[in-house]
Amino acid sequence: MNVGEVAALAGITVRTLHHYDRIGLLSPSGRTASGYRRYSAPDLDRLHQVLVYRELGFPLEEVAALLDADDPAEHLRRQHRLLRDRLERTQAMVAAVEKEMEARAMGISLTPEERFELFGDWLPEEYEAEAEQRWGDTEAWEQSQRRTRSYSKDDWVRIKAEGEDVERRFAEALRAGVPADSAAAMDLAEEHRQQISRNFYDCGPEMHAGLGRMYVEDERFAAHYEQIAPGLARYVSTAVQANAARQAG
Amino acid sequence: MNVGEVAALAGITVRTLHHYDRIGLLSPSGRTASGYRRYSAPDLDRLHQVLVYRELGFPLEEVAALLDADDPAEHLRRQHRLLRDRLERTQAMVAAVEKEMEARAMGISLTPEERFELFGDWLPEEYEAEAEQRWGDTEAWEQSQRRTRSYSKDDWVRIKAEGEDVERRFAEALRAGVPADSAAAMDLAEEHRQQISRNFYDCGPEMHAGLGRMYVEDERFAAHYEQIAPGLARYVSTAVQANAARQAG
DNA sequence: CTTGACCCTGACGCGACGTCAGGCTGTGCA
DNA sequence: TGCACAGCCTGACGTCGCGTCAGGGTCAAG
Repeated sequence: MNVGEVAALAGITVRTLHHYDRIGLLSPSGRTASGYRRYSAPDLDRLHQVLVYRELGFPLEEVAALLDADDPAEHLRRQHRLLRDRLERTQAMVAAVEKEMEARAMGISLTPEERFELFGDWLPEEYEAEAEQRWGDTEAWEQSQRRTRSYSKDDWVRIKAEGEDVERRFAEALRAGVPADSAAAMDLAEEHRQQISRNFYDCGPEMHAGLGRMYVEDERFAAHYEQIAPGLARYVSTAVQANAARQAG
Repeated sequence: MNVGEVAALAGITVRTLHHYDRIGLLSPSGRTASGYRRYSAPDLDRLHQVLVYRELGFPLEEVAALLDADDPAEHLRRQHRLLRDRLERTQAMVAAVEKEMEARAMGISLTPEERFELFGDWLPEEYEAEAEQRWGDTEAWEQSQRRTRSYSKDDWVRIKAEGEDVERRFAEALRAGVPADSAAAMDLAEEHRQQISRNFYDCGPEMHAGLGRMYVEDERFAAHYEQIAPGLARYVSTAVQANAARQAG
């Protein structure tokens, strides 16, 4: 195969193949009399490995070293491991974004530490308390609120009232002994979900279930509900997850 | 906060912050009398957005444009969408690596098209047939086999015999009417899994279940089993997945 | 035998920093 | 009070992984 064909097949540019040839990462196994690069099946094989490692963020020099040192089975194992790591990290980032969405929707402020948790390899706690004190105060938070909203004041009042209404009815149901997995509680949960979708972001049942889990696992969110009524965090969480299961089923 | 503190918190270098300041992507909201950069809470907020977009592969200039144009809710929605895309892609890559592992273990050759499927935005079929003809021949494959193995010839013979033994016993069980989700069939599946783990790569129950699904979904693997006995692909697939469920439960 | 698509080799440019160099600042402690 | 030493500053040059011409040969179709 010629450069152009290989490039099209692999979704890269001809220039990239030239580059890989120049730096000795992937030299085609043959040339025509007129100097055209000719790529063989093993060359494509190697290119494939290169692209996987590249996507995983390895510098090309290191890729060359790896490919020249280890056997194919080892590459597959390593790539598998690295990809699973990446999967985990991406899942964590998705979860973090969803948490942030929910925090905004509920008017809870996350600390910088919480936000940066995914980046940088975790810091000593010494720092934590100090920064919490410095940045966790309400002034910065209120300012941030003002800055971040595009809703008008009236919208905002209405949205808050809607949210508190559902929370109140959740609390009533809890007090009245209505089971959290009853149809009535699930209906409330569904209303909660649609409210979020309307006012903040598109929240499908699956994502809603994730939020439900967070309501008990994350102390900030738990505190928000516990403050309204003891046991409400778990109650809402159960109702939301039961509703999600109902939607799925 | 000073540069060093922010850098430590966010898991980046001081130089990176200098760079972001220089290009106007993130300028600290204040300076001390002596010229030290001082970062405020909103600055950290912006930095966080920058890092997420950066991780998602956006050029910094575009990040600046996005951050100056849209409101926070829009960023969260966009980031959520992009992260979910990335999740899907990573899952596809994991699946591809597992498929490749299994192909090697079973002695099946994947075409370059299959391997590059994840890269480059899918090609016209015109190409497909031609390349298949060029690269799908057994000569290149055998050569690749010789190149890629680090096992000795004797090892290789033994491993192949082991594999064929289990396949034969699967076929016998099928012929004898042993249900695919019976304990006996699951035991065979478990033996199969351990064989793969010993001889090729570490194959946990979850991964094994994935392979099981592939045995019927991918025509190449299906053909391998159907050639031994009709209905064997589905039979093995079911047994493998039942065994994985048993292990998990 | 020409036209147009494809290939070649330099060579320079660029984005996102890394890495000094040379000098000022802030603080713990002797 | 002085000073050692960590931390901050601003250039300025280097690096990696290509993108993007420029200038010129190649090849299949008509």
